[in-house]
Amino acid sequence: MQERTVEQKPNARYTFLAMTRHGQLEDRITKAAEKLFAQEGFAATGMRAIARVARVSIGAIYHHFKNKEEILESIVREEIRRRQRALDVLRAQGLSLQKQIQEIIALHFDLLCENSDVARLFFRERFDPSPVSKRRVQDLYSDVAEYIAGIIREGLAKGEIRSCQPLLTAYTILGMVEAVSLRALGEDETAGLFMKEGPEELARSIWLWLHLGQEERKADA
Amino acid sequence: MQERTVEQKPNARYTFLAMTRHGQLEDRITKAAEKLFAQEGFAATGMRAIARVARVSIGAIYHHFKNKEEILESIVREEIRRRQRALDVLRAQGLSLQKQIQEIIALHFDLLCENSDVARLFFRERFDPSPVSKRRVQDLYSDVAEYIAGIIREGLAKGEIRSCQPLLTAYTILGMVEAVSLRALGEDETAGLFMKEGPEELARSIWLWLHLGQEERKADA
Amino acid sequence: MQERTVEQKPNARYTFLAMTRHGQLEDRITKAAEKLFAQEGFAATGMRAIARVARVSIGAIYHHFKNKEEILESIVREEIRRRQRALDVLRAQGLSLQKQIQEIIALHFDLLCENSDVARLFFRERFDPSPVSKRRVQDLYSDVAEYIAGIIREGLAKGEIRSCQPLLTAYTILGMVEAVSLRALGEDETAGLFMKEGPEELARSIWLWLHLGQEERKADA
Amino acid sequence: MQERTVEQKPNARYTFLAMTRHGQLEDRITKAAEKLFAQEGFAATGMRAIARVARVSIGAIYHHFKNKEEILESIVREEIRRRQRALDVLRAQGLSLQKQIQEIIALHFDLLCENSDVARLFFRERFDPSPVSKRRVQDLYSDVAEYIAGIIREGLAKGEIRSCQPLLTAYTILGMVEAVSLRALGEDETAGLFMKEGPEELARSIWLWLHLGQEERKADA
DNA sequence: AATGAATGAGGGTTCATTCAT
DNA sequence: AATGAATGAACCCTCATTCAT
Repeated sequence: MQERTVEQKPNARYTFLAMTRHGQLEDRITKAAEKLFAQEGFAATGMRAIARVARVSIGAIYHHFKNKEEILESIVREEIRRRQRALDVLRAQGLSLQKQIQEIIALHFDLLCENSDVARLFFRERFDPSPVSKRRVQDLYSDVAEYIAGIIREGLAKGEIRSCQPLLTAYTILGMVEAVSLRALGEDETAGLFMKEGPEELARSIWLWLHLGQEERKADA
Repeated sequence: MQERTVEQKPNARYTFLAMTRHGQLEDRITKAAEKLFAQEGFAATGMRAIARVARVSIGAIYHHFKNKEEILESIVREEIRRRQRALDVLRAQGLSLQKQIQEIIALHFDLLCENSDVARLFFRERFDPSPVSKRRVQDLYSDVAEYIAGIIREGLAKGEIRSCQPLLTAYTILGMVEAVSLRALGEDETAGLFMKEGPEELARSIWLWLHLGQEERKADA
Repeated sequence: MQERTVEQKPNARYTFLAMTRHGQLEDRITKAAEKLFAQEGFAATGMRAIARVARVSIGAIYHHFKNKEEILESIVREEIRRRQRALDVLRAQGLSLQKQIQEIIALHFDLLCENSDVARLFFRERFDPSPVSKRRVQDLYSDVAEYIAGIIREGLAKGEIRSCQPLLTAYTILGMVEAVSLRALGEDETAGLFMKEGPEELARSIWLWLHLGQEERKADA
Repeated sequence: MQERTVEQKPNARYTFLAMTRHGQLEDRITKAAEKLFAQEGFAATGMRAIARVARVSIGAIYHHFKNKEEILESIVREEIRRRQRALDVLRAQGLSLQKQIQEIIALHFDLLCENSDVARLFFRERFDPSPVSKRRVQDLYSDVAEYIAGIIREGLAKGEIRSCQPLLTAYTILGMVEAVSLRALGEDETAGLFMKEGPEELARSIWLWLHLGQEERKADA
């Protein structure tokens, strides 16, 4: 299950381990909440709405979750676990720096496609004031940023990457990926284009950016 | 604050035209709402809270605004007007492509510093479901993206910019800027660093990226 | 209003100062709550029921009271004020010990007749676990007991009352009065009898008890 | 604890016959409910709380009792049976009137000490609205009152007791005993004093009261 | 223009109770 | 006999909004 082959197919390569939740009812509730939280927002989503969408009684929800916040927390916890695991797998593969960047982007788009509700939820949770999950999501974000910064530092040491502020650059890269993928979540023509060409174009131009700057620097010197 | 000179100072150059609102009371309400919407979210902010923060009676709010949504709409409308105006000013200046990119980034950071409440509100509104303003904010975002894409297209035509998908690249640039500025809104050391060095570093490396890629391409060919 | 004449009429002599509450709506709510708390108990009384009985919207209740407990607290506070005031009046009159005992009993029955709901509520609050008012009511009860104990001590000093433990005897007297008045709250024949003859019979026999024991003691010696 | 001798010791003489309930589990439930009903009140006690305290599943409770009310009813029924039995024993002993009064008081205090939860529950049930048990408890109370009234009537016939309204006087006596024992349930110094000296002091002074009044009456005539 | 009392629908949550296992 | 997941009515309370003043 862990071993993965880096093939040509651009998407759907990081969708392993869907992590079945503990009960089917619990799963229905979580799925419904994901959808509604993503669509309407946490505060604007009512328990009754979750119950209706999940085709479950309100009481049943409270049988499985302490309160509304715990549903969100559960969703976030699970998704973060999945993402961290995917990152760990990626880290363990010993790919080249360029390949790693490429894979991080691919991973991002895969997760987006696989469960766009949670992906949108994560976009929002970074700015939302939900006391529970905001921190967790931001921490995950920091983690990914640190991972990328690490790659950049390694590239700097190896002379593969132009001089830059690693962490700031890492956030910059994350921003690029998110902006494109967020736009790709839309439903118009542009969104489709971004979803199809985004990963490759991003990978190419980001590496260009990191790598080529260095060439020029050399030339400058 | 009103008088402005386009000098070297990287920030605080696009803060002209704070646009006095119609009444003092109306202004108090709007400011309170900005703060609360940014902090707590639209759905989680109550009219009572707005009234309390604005030191105004609930009745007074309804005297000036039809309902809660209209307050948000008013805030968004006003802010969009300001931003569009700033863009128009920028467009009209006939700057070089590199300078235009640089100025767009500076504008973004200026707006952030001047009124971080509204800036945060805008971050969120792009994902939030408030039926009224979401569209408007997304349209503004598209506008800015199109503007940047226009610059890129011009650069492609002039041979100043390497080959790329203009709109996708525009979104990429917007994403970079947002990611860094969003991180700069934090309150730790890194945030301070990003706020100080972000605009310049971004402008420099984005231009490097757009421009130098082309050099290499030439070399490739 | 304060000056009172101790006439023959057995009841309704301590009903002065009904203490109009601040608003008529507030009053309706309080009256309804008194009735329901007395009939059904605090925990078993719903806000909807109070609203229905008071012919008031639920929102209106919360406009005047922070929560259900505050309604109870308000009722208890007001009633305790009335009772303390009545006690003060009684204390200030400089009556003979026998007369004071008699008047305390009369007062008790008057309050019972005037607003039996609150009276029943008070019976219950002494044992109920409502955190708010239980203490207050018990304190009032202690106050009355202390007052009676004071009378007894004075009687002991003057040699008008037989030797006894003053505070224990005071509680005993209170218990006698309450037991009879509680029974008088029923709706059968016995209740009517108790209501009519209770005050006098109690006053007579209590005094007999306090006073005559002393005679015998003398005889014993 | 089971073996009992009618000795001098003022307390703990009526604690025979704890009446083992039908099942161990049923017993645990009942004990838990007694405690919680006494502490929190019937309405405020949830089935979950009972199940938790009794270390029993909710289902198990419903296996043994039809519903929450039936638990209360069972507790009340059992306790009333015990008290009635104790009264029967007392009645059957052919004691002197004075001794009977003394024993009734002792019985009251014994029951209080043995199971103060149920005792407090009984205090409350007289005012509480639980449709089932309120009536039963009041009936028991009436029974005891009637028993005492019977003693008084007998005393009147024998000329041992002064002229009085028998039933009203019986309630008066019950009230005295309850007031003192209720106060003895507290946890302060006074409570300890009342618990220790209450029964004797009450028995002595009540008899004094009933008996000596008569002497004086004779003197009056 | 400005107030804040009043409304009642709807918020999250707990409840006693049922029932398949 | 015993479990605890599931139900949905009802709980207390807050909400955006109205309207008489």
